[in-house]
Amino acid sequence: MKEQLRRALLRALQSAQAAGDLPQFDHSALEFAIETPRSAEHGDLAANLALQLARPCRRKPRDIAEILVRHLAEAGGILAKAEIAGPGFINFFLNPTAWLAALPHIMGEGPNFGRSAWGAGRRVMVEFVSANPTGPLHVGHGRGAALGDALARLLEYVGCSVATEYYINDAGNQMATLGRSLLHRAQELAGSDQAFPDNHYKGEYIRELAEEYLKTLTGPAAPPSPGDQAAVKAAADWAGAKILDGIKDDLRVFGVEIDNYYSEQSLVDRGAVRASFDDLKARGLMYDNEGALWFAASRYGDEKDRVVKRSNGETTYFASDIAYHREKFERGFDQLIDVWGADHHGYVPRLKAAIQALGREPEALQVVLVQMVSLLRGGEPVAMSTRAGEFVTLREVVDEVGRDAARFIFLTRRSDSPLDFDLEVAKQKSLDNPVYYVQYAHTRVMSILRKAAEAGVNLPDPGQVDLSRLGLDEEVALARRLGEYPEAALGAAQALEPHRITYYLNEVAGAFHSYYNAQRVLGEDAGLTAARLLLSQAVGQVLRNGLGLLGVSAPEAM
RNA sequence: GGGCGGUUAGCUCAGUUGGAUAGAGCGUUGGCCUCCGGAGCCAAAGGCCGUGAGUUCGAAUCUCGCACCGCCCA
Repeated sequence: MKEQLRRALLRALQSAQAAGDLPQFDHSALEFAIETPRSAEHGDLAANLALQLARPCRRKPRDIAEILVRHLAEAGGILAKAEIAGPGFINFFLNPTAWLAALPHIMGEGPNFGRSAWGAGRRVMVEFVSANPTGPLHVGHGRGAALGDALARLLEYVGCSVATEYYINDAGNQMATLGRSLLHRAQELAGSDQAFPDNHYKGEYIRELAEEYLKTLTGPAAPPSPGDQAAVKAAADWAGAKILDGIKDDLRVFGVEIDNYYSEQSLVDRGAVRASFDDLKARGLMYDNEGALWFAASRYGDEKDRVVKRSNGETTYFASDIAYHREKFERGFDQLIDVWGADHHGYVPRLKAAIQALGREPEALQVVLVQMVSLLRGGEPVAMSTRAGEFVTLREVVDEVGRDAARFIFLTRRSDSPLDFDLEVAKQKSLDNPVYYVQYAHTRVMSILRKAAEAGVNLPDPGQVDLSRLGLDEEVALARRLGEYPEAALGAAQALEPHRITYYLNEVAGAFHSYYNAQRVLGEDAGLTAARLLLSQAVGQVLRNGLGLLGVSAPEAM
């Protein structure tokens, strides 16, 4: 719709110039907007073209607008009238059928309505969660998981080729700490009264794992000492694998399927870290200082250079990250998206520096930061302390409130805004709970369709419906809103902001609830019933498609 | 001390990439079931968009200063 008007306006501009009404100028850089005005008095759509032309034409915006409107040809019969208003806006009033035409189109496209080819040819990697396998996922990870998964779905929807990945930090110190924590607990269980070290993992899950681990051990000296390096390694490997299995299971229950789990250790073993060092050395971006190896990150906008290999020979996490992201590019991805906790934001400049050092544009890596989740119950904070190992796991939350509610609520805010997650609200079956509001609208549609079937009313053939029967303002407005869905999906994908879909769906649901309360769909008049059934079906279709983007179900009945 | 994010209705938050009279939910007040699911709807009240300047036809939106809040780094 907007595109049609845009083309019509550009033709009018050319025609005005050809007729000498407006001066010639280079309008290759011309940018103007066609938008929906806030107030209905200002028409269905409005263009600011004349305002933009004021400078190059050196004429008053209103005069230009008048000339443009005079040269405006009929744009395919959709235009009822065009007016000039305010400082020089051109307001377009469209024939209602222009909006209603969206309805048969939506039903024709079905599940594909809203898809686009914007991202065709782009290979995108979305990396998310990537929690260390030292404990179960907590609520904060859940938010990252919901976001990353929705982003992947969105990007695929708009034509990108998308892969998802979970990076496992299994090569560093935390794994050794995990191994020692496990062995300490194992020794306690075997009767030792040695104090548990303060900086180790204290969670109850470690104790449970230790119990299980003891059963796997055979031999006279079990359980081994936390001072035994080989034993620590073995314990860490065992516990890490166990915990990772648990994480995968948590994600599966949450409805998140990740294409690939990528091990940091495998990266090291394969020599990828060394290869990335060689690459950077060849570019003259590495140097030795005080026994350590440094990457010259400050040359690419980071505030200082960074150590990649310590004087004791250990490579840093950053070194692994450089190698990992380098590999992502080598595997053919040209757009990398990382979902991180906001507490890591200080890390962004150095990784972007690394990307550039490897010869990529800084924009080839986009980092989406996710703010904290505060868990509440009935308005009261739920105590959580990662340090003491006491936190509410994602699994517990999903078990209590359900997958749909958890996912939807995680996506009701922009990701860089902190989120209050109230367990009681998430369980409520009312308007307080946004997911029910949207799902309930879908259920109502389904209920109407069931009712129609019971009454022996056949669903209409979308192409045969007389759209002019939908004469109410609210019907046109609803159809119009539905027609905006592809634009909403594309905008959300481009901005990497799935919460826009949440808001959009809320608006559609609200418009439908309102309509439903005021008008009857099923009635005596067969033509009117058919038209309203089509409208209802289209609402259902759009709600299904949109909820699908969020990974939330669209139930037939609740 | 440097950096990042934030500041919009009593509360929680949107604001379509700079458009015309700033929106939604909760809460408050008052209405709506003979009716396709009331898990819903309608209406009212509620605002110096933190603050001071700048950019321009036009700023909640972009730039700079300042004030608070949160986080990261030293």
